[in-house]
Amino acid sequence: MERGLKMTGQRRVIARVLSESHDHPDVEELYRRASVLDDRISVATVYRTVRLLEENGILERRDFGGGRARYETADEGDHYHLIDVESGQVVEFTHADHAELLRRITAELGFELVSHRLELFARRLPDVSQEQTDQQAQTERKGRSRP
Amino acid sequence: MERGLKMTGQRRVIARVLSESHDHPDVEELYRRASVLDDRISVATVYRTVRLLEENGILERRDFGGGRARYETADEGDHYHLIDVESGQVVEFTHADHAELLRRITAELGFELVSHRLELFARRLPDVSQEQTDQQAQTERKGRSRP
DNA sequence: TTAACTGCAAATGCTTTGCAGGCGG
DNA sequence: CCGCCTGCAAAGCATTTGCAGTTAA
Repeated sequence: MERGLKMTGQRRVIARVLSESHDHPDVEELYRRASVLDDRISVATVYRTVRLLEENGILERRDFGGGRARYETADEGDHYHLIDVESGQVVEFTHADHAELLRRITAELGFELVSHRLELFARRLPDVSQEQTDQQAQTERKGRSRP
Repeated sequence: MERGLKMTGQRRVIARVLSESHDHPDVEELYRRASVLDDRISVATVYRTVRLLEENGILERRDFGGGRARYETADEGDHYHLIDVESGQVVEFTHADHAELLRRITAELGFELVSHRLELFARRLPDVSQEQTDQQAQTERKGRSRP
């Protein structure tokens, strides 16, 4: 493997777990899922692997409150997260040009945007079950997410 | 004091430190500043006080990366933070109607916005020292901030 | 008086690490 | 074969908490 990294059994398993995870598991959860496939894996290895992958841009670390880091694969495209404060459920959404807006703001302050963080904490609205407003086009749901 | 709270010497000192702090100190730093005024204060008390004040909406807890929580008084008006990834310096800025934008996005997803988090991590641009663009009006610097 | 508060140190919870043995390339 | 990996348990850190002695109201 490139850069002197070894493809060990544990890493193979963790990689598989990650590619099959379309939510935002924390290390404990990844450890649980990996253990099902191979019970010779330790949490320490999960921590080490997850860190390795994050440093190489494969994974992205998130903080949705609650103290533990949560992870998602980095190749999922630009999106943000809305956390349901009641259930803890995470809803992903995209917003066209939001990053561009932030870049502009940053530039105006005399800086160059390196990265940013945006999380919405919200409460589910009583479902009015109405027709879609035309504004829905701007903010589109992404079709996945179950933490 | 209201709600059975006592105004102790320690709290008086910590309150004073907070009102005089116009940056975003972490607990360690608050402890240091308070100790100067009264060396009979323990970190535990600072932690407890800071938590108390946060629960009562007097203080706001921030996470600018780096592992420790940072605090600022809640009465400073709506603003966001840009963290200089090089120096760690925090620049505050306001952006008209950003909260409103986020509220709209949230509503479109069928939620009611409870709170949100937005942080920009950026690198200082080589100072071009040019005239102000008219866009500067939109994103205005706030006149304070030295972490 | 007495419930709230404080200092101290022990405890927590997540994450990292030192070490000695394993194992992939 | 050699250096990268792993499990285990100990160590780190920021923060919280149990306890017994204070103190504000």
